[in-house]
Formats: sequence, C-alpha cells, structure tokens
Amino acid sequence: MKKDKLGAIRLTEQRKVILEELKQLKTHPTADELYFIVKKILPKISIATVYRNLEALSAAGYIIKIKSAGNQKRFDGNMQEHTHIRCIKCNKVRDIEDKIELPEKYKNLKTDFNIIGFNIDLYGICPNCL
Amino acid sequence: MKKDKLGAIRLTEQRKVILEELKQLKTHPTADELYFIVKKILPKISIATVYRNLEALSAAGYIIKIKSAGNQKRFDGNMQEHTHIRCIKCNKVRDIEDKIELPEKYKNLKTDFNIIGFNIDLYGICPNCL
DNA sequence: TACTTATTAATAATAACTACTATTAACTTT
DNA sequence: AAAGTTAATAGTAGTTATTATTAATAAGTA
Ligand SMILES: [Mn+2]
Ligand SMILES: [Mn+2]
Ligand SMILES: [Zn+2]
Ligand SMILES: [Zn+2]
Repeated sequence: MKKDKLGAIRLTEQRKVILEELKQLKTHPTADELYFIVKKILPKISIATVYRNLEALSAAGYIIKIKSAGNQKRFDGNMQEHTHIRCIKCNKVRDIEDKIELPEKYKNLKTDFNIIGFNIDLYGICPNCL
Repeated sequence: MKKDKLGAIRLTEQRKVILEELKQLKTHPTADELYFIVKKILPKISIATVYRNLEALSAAGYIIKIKSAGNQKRFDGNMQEHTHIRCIKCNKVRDIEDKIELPEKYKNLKTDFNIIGFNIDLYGICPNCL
C-alpha cells in the first residue's frame, strides 16, 4: 500500500484534487466553498466526501483547520508557520507574513495543564468591509 | 485590547441570575451547562433565553464569549484581562493569571486589514485528560 | 390609565456538520 | 488471475448547537 510519510492516509483522486485546489488558494475556504471549486474538476464528488477528507487531511497533517473564524471551519493548505488576521464582519481570514513568536517569559506559565502550544491570531476589519 | 463601555441593556431577573451565576464560576461554561445551573434558581427559564441573553450580555460587554473551544461557545464572567488554556481532548478552558502582551515588534504588521486586536490562547491537556 | 416597546417561554427552523448504508475501488492472499 | 478483505465513496439521513418565530407577559412612557 502506497502511504504517504505524513499521516497514514491513502491519497485518492478526491483527496488529491481537494489538496491541490486548496494549496492553490490563499483564501482559507470553508468546506462548502471548496466543494464548489473541486466539483469543477470532479463533478460527481459528494459534499460529505469534502468534509470527511478535509478532516482526514488535517488530522494527517497535510492541511490546517482554522476553527476560530465564525461558525464555519476554514482550511489552509499553506503549512509554513504564519499568522492569520480575521475580519470580524465577514470572517474572512488573511495571511500575515510574519510568524509571531511567544516571548521567552511566557514559556513557563503557571498552570496544571500540560502545555502543547499556543495560537495567536489578530482580528480586525478587511478592506472590503471597511 | 480596548475595553468597551457597557452597553445599555435592561437587567431583567433572568439576565441578573445568568450574570451572577456565570461570575461565580471559574469553569467557562457552555450555554447549556449554564442553563442547568440557572434553572435551579429560575426553574421556568427557557434555554433559548439563556442563549439569547448570553449573546446580549457579551454584546453589551458584561461577559466574554469564547468561540474557539470545540463546537460549543463558552462564556466567561471574568472581565479582567487574562489568558486561556484549552484542553484539546475535552475542550475545557482554564484561566492563566498572566496577561500575555503582544511584543512591541509586532505592533506594525504588514496587512491591509484594519487591526483591532489580537487573541492569544494556549492549548494543551488538562490534568483530568492526562 | 392606555399605549408602546422589550422580553420571555415554548417551539419551530436553520446551518454546519457527522453518521449511515449500499456500492465501488484498492490492496492482499491464494 | 480469482477470491477475499479492507478502505473510500456518493447519496442521504440524522445530529447538534444555535437562531428565529410567535403569542403572551412585563416594563417603560405619555
Ligand atoms: Mn494561512
Ligand atoms: Mn477566563
Ligand atoms: Zn470583511
Ligand atoms: Zn481535558
């Protein structure tokens, strides 16, 4: 079985197209937005397949799932570490080139949780909504 | 970042109880969790009233709405600036006393968005899920 | 008081997933 | 290659968390 080094998932035709199309976008689409894009290439694809595979691809580490933008999840094919800014009006997400680092002094915060990582995102208003 | 002045909403009995109960908790409850707590004091309250008023109270600046913890929103009556850590297994949210500041060098990020503020939250595994 | 507006409880409706099922495709063993 | 086994898919049903509607009630105002 030809499995990829990232996670153990098989890259089916549907998954390949979802992944390729997502990687070409800078827009952080929602599942349904990506469904309409992918449907141009695979007209018979089911929306459930898109949802299922966006989940599978993010679990396997191929893509990023952005949960904090409105009530819909958004997806990102750009695996470079980078920061996002989200529009509080329309929930669109834009990349910010700079990778924001957490200052040293916050490396050992007092908590009984086992710290794995952190998330920084900015929020504001996009040019379109201004 | 910026504290809004409290909006003008009428504090009905239901709203007072929701607010008081929420402020006594350190647990960042979901709407339905808070519904069961409030029901002990106001047994006839409707769950829709809890949802509606959590929205109203957060819009008016009385409470904080935490959107990035799983698929349910969580609410926080603690209006002191503070940071959260979220358990990636059970989505519970815990306070971290320290207020994390965005380093100076990130004050001038290159973006065409109108930056309003930023969010930092940590994630990890809570003692219960370990 | 009479009128107007806001809020409520109860319930219906919605949005965004998520699970199920029968079918097909891919891999493994014979 | 054939048969057996497992994984993935399309289509659709079901679920969950929230949001809208509605008729009744409470609060604010003239
Ligand atoms: Mn991005
Ligand atoms: Mn808190
Ligand atoms: Zn916008
Ligand atoms: Zn936990």
